[in-house]
Amino acid sequence: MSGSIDASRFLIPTLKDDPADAEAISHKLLVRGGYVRQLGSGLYTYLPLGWKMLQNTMQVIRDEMDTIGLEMLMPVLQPAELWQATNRYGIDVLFKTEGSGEKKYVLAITHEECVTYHAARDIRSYRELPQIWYHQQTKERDEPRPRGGILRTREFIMKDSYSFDRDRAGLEESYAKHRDVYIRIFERCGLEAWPVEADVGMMGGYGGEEFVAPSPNGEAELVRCSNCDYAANVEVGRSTPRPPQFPPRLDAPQEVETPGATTIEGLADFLGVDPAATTKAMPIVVDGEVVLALVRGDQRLHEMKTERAVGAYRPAQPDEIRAAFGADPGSIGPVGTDVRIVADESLRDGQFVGGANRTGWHLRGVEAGRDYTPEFADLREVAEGDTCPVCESGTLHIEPAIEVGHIFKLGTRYSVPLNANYLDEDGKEHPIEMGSYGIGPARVSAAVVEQHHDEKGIAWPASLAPFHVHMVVIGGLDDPQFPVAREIQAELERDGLTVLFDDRAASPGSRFADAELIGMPARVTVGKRTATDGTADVQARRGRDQRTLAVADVPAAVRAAVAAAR
RNA sequence: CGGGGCGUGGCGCAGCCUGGUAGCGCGCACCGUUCGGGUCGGUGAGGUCCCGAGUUCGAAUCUCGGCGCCCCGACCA
Repeated sequence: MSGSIDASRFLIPTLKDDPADAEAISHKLLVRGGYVRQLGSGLYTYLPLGWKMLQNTMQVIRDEMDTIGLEMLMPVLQPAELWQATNRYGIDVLFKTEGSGEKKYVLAITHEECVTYHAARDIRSYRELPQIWYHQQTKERDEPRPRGGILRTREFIMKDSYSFDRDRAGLEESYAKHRDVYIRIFERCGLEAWPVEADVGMMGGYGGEEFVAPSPNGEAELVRCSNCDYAANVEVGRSTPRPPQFPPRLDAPQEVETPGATTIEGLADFLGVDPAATTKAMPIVVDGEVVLALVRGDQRLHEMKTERAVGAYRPAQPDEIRAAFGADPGSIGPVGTDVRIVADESLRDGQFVGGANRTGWHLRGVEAGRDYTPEFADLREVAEGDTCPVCESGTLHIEPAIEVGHIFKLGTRYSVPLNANYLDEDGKEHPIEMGSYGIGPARVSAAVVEQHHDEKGIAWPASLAPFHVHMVVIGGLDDPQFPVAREIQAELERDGLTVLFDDRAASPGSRFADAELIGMPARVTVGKRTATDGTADVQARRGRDQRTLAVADVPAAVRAAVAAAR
C-alpha cells in the first residue's frame, strides 16, 4: 500500500553493457536499467520498474486531464465499416484483421471514429455540449520504421482526448484548455517542451500545434529564434532569408553561355554572383503534368511545403524534363516555357540568374512578373542562420526534438460522415465541432530520460520515478543497522515517500551503481556507522553530492532531494 | 520501399578471410572469502553457431535462398 518494496523481492535486471542494437541514450538506459525489454521490432514490454514509471507518467496526465475532461475506455479492436465510413480504411499503417465469418476489423491507430460514433448516439442537444472525453489506450500502427527503443513503436499507449462543441468559438475554448493542461503536464513531468506551429496534415480542420521536447535523438526538426519565442516545426517554419547581393539591374534578360555549370555552386562561381541571386529550378510532376518549382539558389525546396502548395508530386525524370523544357536538367528555368510555375516568395523581388532552357546557357536579370508569371507560395526550407520572421532581429537555429504531443482542431471532419449532430435552441440540426488531442506517455518518459541523465544513468524527476528513495543497506540481515534502516524507511513513508529498500546480497559497489543507473531522486546509505555513530548518508541523484547526516536529519535531507528533482 | 550493418550459451563479443566438430568477458549456481563504489579464489551448469538448401569425407566458417534485428533515408492520421 505504501508503494515501498524490498529490492530482494523486486525485479531489477540491470545490465553492465549497452544493448548492441541501441543508439538513443534513452533506449540504452531504459534497457540497461531493467525498465523495458524488446519483444520484436517496435514491440516493448515494460518490466515492473518500467511499468511503475509509465503509470506515474500516465497518472500525471490523468490528474491534469481530469480537470477538463472525463476519462473513459474505448476498444482497440474495431469494426472496419467505421473506418470505411470516414474513408480511412486505406491508411497503410492500419493493421487489418478478420474474425470468424470473415467479419473485417481494424486495430485502432487512434480513436476519432469510435469516439465520434458514440457522440453521434449519445449527444443530442446543445444542452449536452461541450464535452471533453479522453482515455489512455493502446494504439497499433504498422510503422515502416520503428526506432529509438520506446521512442517510436508499433504498439504504444496514447492519451487521446476529443472535444465536442457546438461551434468554432467553443472549439477554440476546448483547444485552449488542452493547451494549458498540456503545458502543466509536461511541467509536472520535468520535461522541457513547448507548443510549436506544425503541419496540420492532410485531414483539413482549422489547424493545430505540436508539443516538442528538444533532444538530440528527436525525429522532428525544430526552428527556434535566438531572440524571441518564435518556434516551429521546419515543416511549417518561416523565416526572412538574407538579402541577396544583386548584380546591376538589366532591362531584359541576357543570355550567357555557362558550359558545364549545372549546379548552383558551379554557376555562382562561374558567373561570380551570389548563390542567393540565382534560382534553383526543380521540375516536378503533379497529376501527370510537369510543373516547375522555383526556389532561390541558396535555398532548399521543402517537400511537405511543396506538397501543400501543389498536391502530391514526384520529381520529374530527365526525359520528361527535356520534353517539357527542351534542355537538360541544370539549364532549365522559368522564362520562355509554358509549364505551370510555382515560385517561393523570396523570388518576388529582384533579378536572378536562371536557366535559359538551352543546354549550357543561363539568363541574367530574370525578374518575376516581367519575364515569367509564377504562382507564389512558401516552398523553401528554413535554413540555420535565417532571420526570425516574427521579431525580424533574432537568428533562427534548427535543432532536433521529440514530438511528445499534439493538439488539433478537427472541425467536422468526423462528425459529418458519422452523423454526430446536435439540435440547437431552435430545433435545428448541426454537426458537432470536434478537436483531438494526443500525448504519448512512453515518448514523454523517454524524452525525460533524454533530458535527465548523466554518465552513470537516469536521474528521474520525482513525479515519474518508480520510487522516491533508494535505500542501500549494507551488511548482513542480522546486523544492528537493519532495524535502524527500517525506522528510517517508516519515517520516510510517513512523509508520503516510497522507498526501494535495497537489501539485496550483492556488494555495496554494485548496488550503488544500480542506484545511479535506475535513477531514484534520493539515495540513503545505511551501514555499520549507522549503528555505531548514528549517521547515514544521503545522496541527491542529480549532482550526486553525498552528505553524512545524523539519522534524525535524514528525512529532511531526503525530502529536500526529492523536492529538488523536478 | 532504397542504402548500409549485424545475427555464435541470458548479455556483450572473438572465431569465419585461409573448412577439421566452439572460445573469452560479464552474468548465473554451489563452496569459501569479502562487506561503504561493479570483492577475491575455487568448482560447475548452460550453445538448434537465425532458418533452409547446396558444395565437401567434413560447414559457425564456402555458395544460393529465406527470416529476423539495428542504423540512415523515404513515409508518418
